[in-house]
Amino acid sequence: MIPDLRQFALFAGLTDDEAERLQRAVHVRCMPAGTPVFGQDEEASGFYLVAEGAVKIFKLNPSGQEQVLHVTGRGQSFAEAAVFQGNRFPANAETVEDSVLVFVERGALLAQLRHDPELALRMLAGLSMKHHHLVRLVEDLTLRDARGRICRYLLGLVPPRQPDEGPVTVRLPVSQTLLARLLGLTGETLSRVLKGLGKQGIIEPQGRGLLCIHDASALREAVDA
Amino acid sequence: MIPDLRQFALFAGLTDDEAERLQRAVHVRCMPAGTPVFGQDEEASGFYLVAEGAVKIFKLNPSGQEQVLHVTGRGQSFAEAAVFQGNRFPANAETVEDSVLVFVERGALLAQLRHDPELALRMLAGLSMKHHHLVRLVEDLTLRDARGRICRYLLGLVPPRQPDEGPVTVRLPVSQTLLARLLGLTGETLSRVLKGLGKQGIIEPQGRGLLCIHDASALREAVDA
DNA sequence: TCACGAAACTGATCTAGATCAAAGACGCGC
DNA sequence: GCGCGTCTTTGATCTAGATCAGTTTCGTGA
Repeated sequence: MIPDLRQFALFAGLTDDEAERLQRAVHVRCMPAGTPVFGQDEEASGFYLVAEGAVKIFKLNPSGQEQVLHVTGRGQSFAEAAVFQGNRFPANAETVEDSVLVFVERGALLAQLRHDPELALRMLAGLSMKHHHLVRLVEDLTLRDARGRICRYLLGLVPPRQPDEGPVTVRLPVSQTLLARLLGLTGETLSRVLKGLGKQGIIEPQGRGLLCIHDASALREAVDA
Repeated sequence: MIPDLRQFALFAGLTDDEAERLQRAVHVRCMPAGTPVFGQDEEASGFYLVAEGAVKIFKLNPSGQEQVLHVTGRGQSFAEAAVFQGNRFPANAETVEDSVLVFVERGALLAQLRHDPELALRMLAGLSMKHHHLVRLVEDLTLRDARGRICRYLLGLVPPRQPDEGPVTVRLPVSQTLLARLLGLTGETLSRVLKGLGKQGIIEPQGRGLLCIHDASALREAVDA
């Protein structure tokens, strides 16, 4: 019932022996949408892999306002940083879909890392990606207005195709409220901006979380306005 | 003239041989305050160590507004993330003091990492710290008002002493304008808030970048208000 | 099929902090 | 010591987006 660790890119390179050893330091947690995984400042004794579903990582302030830092999907990991530095989680985590999570104990991970430099390099790459993601988030939050952030997010949904043009239909992978929190906005503002983009013919809602992007180049302009 | 790499915590554990080999993949750059080190989107073929001075890492938007992400001081590294992911710098870097920087080539670093898991673990720890720093920055920017951010920053300057109390005099390690940019504020706002804190007797300016913190616990309250 | 609760939308108002403008203070080189 | 440029301070105004309040839409389960 424990999913093979090698199904995760991070651990794909493990030998049978290694996989088996690590497998023993692993717990599987099945949790419905909306379940807290851990809270800020809790003791961190390992990190998580998402086998199924999705998890949001977020901060709260005393008045209950929320800022989402990441939404981690299937095949990805979260809270690795807590393994290597400090031993408390710096943020909260909660499932946003019904999920299956794999918890990997710190000790076993460190043991494996100590004789598997390639794994270490993969972890460094993963952490660097998250770092980069956060840099972009800070950039968005301070140097771009609501419209710019939203347009950039939408652009990120367009699959990497030929240079430009041609309408694409994309699915918003998260609810609008969650997306707003991810972009440091309120749901109201997101709704208004989306409507504005629609009025300009840049995008067109298609119902049920789908929308058609008519003019990707207009989005691109709006991003670096 | 090339500083011994082992003076940096990151490389402290190197053997003579390893240090010597790595030493050959290193360039030293001496640069006066205000010199650009690299620009966003430039090709990244390695990372930097600060032997002397300080460097700010920052983002600009098209209208020239700046957000500082880190200020890296002596003994620390920057732009490591670019070594492991993508190969462009995701931000700009510029000295803020007269500085001596050591550039380490990616290839040599990767070679060393492949047979030195302890180094890899140190890099993972370093990257995790930066990650944590960015999480806190995002938290500040979206979940705290100007006063809260400033108070938290000031608290960070107080040396970790006995539980509480007793006035401390601290030195602002950067100019007020730079500090404002680091906290996502304007210089004007920073000035006004500082004045307000002074009026409440919480802090007291001592001239030339010095200030006395009279009431650390009041700062703490303001932080999680 | 209907009813309910959660999302999404809309409009009216409010506000923290930015922006603009100008005056002081400080440090530095001559 | 003097003059100049850079940083800091102060005041007046402006605005993007939050907040509040209400309505509409939609998906789900009975």
